[in-house]
Amino acid sequence: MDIPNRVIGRLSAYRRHLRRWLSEGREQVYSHDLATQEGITPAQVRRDLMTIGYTGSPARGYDVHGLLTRIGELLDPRPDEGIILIGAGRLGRAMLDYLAAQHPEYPVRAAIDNDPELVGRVIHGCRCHADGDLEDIIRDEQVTIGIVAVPADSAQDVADRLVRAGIRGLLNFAPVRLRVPAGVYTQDLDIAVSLEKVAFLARGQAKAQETHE
Amino acid sequence: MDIPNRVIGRLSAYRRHLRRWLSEGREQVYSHDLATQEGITPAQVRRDLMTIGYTGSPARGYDVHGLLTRIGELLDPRPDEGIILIGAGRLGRAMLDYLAAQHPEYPVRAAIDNDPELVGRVIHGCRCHADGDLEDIIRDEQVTIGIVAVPADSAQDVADRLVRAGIRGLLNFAPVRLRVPAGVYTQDLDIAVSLEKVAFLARGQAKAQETHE
DNA sequence: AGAACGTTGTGAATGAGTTCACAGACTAAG
DNA sequence: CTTAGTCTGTGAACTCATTCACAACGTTCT
Repeated sequence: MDIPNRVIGRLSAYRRHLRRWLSEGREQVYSHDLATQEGITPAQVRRDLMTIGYTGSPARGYDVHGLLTRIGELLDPRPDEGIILIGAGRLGRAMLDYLAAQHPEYPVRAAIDNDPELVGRVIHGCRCHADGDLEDIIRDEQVTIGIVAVPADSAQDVADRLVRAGIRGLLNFAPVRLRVPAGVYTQDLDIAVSLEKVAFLARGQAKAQETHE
Repeated sequence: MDIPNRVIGRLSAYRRHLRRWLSEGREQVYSHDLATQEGITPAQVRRDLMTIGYTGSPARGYDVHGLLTRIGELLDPRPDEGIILIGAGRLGRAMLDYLAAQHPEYPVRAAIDNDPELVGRVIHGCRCHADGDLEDIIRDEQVTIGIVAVPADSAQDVADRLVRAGIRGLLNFAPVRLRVPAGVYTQDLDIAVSLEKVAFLARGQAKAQETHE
C-alpha cells in the first residue's frame, strides 16, 4: 500500500468532521458532505477513500463509524510512538500546551533544553531535561518522533543527533531545511514562509488558496 | 505576471541562503548551490528564477545581490500592510514573540483577545485590545493581514468579521478550514495535521518529504 | 585565436494530482 | 414490479509541476 502525503493530510481533516458528525448521531455521509466542508470536489473525496480502500454504498453514502475506524487504523498513533520536544522556548512551550490540551493521544515523553533554568521543571506535565540526556531518553522511552523547536543555527546539529539516536520522523519549526538520511522523514512547518505567502497573496499578485503544506 | 504559490514558498527559502551568502561576501551563486541547500534539482531553481524573470550568466551563475533585490521586490512587505493577531493565548503570544524577535519587518499592529485579563496589556511591544475594537483597528491601522489563533469553534466567526472589515489575507492556526469569499486568501497552518503526517511517515508506510503545505 | 569546460535558458517529456463523466448499484415511490 | 432519482467507483482526460536534455554562451587555459 502506498498512500500519498497529500491524502494523509486530507484524511486527517476528514476525520475531524466525521467525529463531529458521529457525536451528533449522524450515521451516513456523502462524498459531497466532506467535500463541502473542505472546499474540494466530491470526486477528490471519493478518490481519497478509494486510495485507502474504503467503500461506500450508492444512495446511502459512507458509514461514519466505519470510515472513522478505517482512518484510525492508518492515523492513530501506536503506543510505542513517543515524542520528544527539543527546545522549550516560547514556541516549544506553546506546542506542549497545545498537545497536552488538544491531543492527549500524542504523549510528549520529554522536553530538552540547554537553559539550566528550565532543566528539571515540569511544563504541562512534561519534564524538561538537559541537553546531554537526549540520546538516553530516545532509547529508553520508545521515542520515534522529534519536534524541533530550536533556533535555526542549531537545528541541523539537533537533527543529526536525533537521527543518530534512531528517530524516525521530525516536525521542524526551524527556518532551515534539515538534511536527513533516507528512512527518516521531515515535515517543515515554517511560519515565516507561510506569512510571506499570505502577504504576497493578499497583495493580489496571484490567485490561490492552500493548506499547510 | 502570475507566480504560483509554490514558487513563492521557494523564493522565500532561497532568500535566506542568499542573505547568508551575501553577509559572507559571496557575490555569485549557481543554481546547484541553491538546489543543494533546499534539496531540490538545479533545474527547478532555474525554472523558478525564470518564472520571476531573473536571468543569470553562463559560467558565472546568478548575482547574489541582484537576485536578492528581485526577490525583495516580490516578497518585501509594504509599509501599508499591517498585521493583526486574533487570540492572544499561548500560541498567539508565541507568534508575537517570534515575529517581534525574528521579523521586525512584519509589524503586528494589535492583538485582540476576549479575556479581560489580557486587554490593555502590552505583549512584546504589541497592545492587546478588546474583542469589539477589531473593526476599528483594521480600518484605522492599515491592516491587511490577520493571524487567526483562536479555538476552532470561534475561528469561522472571527474570519467572517475580519473579512467584513476588509482584510485581504489570513494565516490560520485553527483546525478548521475557513470559508472566505474570492479575493481573500487563507493559508492554513495546522499543527495537528502536520503531526499526524509525520507520525504516519515515521511509521514507514510511505516515502516522502514535504515542506509547509 | 581556438578549444575545452561548465553553466544558463528553455522546449519537450514526464510525472503527480485532480477532475470529468458515466456505468452500475441501491433506494424509494408509484 | 417498474421507474425515477441519486450516489458510488473508476477509466480517461486534463491540468499543473517537475525534470530532462541540449543549444547557446561566457570564461579560462593553452
